[in-house]
Amino acid sequence: MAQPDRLHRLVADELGECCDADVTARLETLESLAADVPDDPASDLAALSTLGDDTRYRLVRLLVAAADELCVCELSPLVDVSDSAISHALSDLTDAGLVTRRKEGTWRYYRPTERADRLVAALDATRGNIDD
Amino acid sequence: MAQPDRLHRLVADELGECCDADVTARLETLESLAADVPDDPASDLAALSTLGDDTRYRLVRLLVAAADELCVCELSPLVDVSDSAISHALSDLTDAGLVTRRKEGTWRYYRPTERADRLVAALDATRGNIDD
DNA sequence: TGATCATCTGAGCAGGTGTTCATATAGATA
DNA sequence: TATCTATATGAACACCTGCTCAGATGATCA
Repeated sequence: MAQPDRLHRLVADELGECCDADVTARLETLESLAADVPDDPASDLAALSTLGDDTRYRLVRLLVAAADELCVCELSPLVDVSDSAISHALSDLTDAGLVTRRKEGTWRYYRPTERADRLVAALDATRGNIDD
Repeated sequence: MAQPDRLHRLVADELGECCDADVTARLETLESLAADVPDDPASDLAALSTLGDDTRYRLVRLLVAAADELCVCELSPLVDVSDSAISHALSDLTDAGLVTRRKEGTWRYYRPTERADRLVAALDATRGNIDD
């Protein structure tokens, strides 16, 4: 296990004294943190970055506010991009697991998933905090 | 208030019959949804898109897992990018309101904010759902 | 004071992203 | 079948983003 000099100095600073064993122990503690990070963060990253776009965020918020499914033609007057862009956005949101789709004739109804609901709720619960 | 033909047809489909007043009413309902979308989504978008990057997501997960503040030199061995990239990432996270910084001599300790905690919790609570 | 250290910042570049336009698909209707 | 209509898809383009490298900053210590 490599022992970066910098970490050695940090441990020395914090403990007053420091031997190699202390640094090794600290490194092991740190590496156990890495084990807590999900093995496959891809779906989390997709959810976050997909929702982190203006158009897609607005679509999801509208669906959450509706507390019901909405059709593309109902969303269209509420966002300022082409229908094509809306379709792309809803498709991306579906792939990211943030909305689900139901077909009814030629209409397509979209509804937010629990994941979308919870992310929006997390944001609402912490909006405007000065810090922490 | 413009009345898109498409919306008229949707309402007609759903209600069986439909007059202009029905379409106007539906449009008003839809526009009231828009009022529920936060006026200034910028901070939400910043939080989501900032966290939706591999490096920054990993840093935040490590900080959340630590349940304590960590120093740059402790994070460094746990991510595969240069110290400069880590510094950029932590700076972006700070700007996005996802971590806070404390100075101690030349060391900088970082800690996740409640917003970061809640977003991570929302993801953890909904990981692996097949749908909705 | 000058050297060293931890961290930050800015420039520059490769690769990724969101939009529109044109077109495809597929259900409904005549 | 021919033709709408609602939505989806692909290409192309302008714009944005994350990385590394080089150098700056500011604290600590000889």
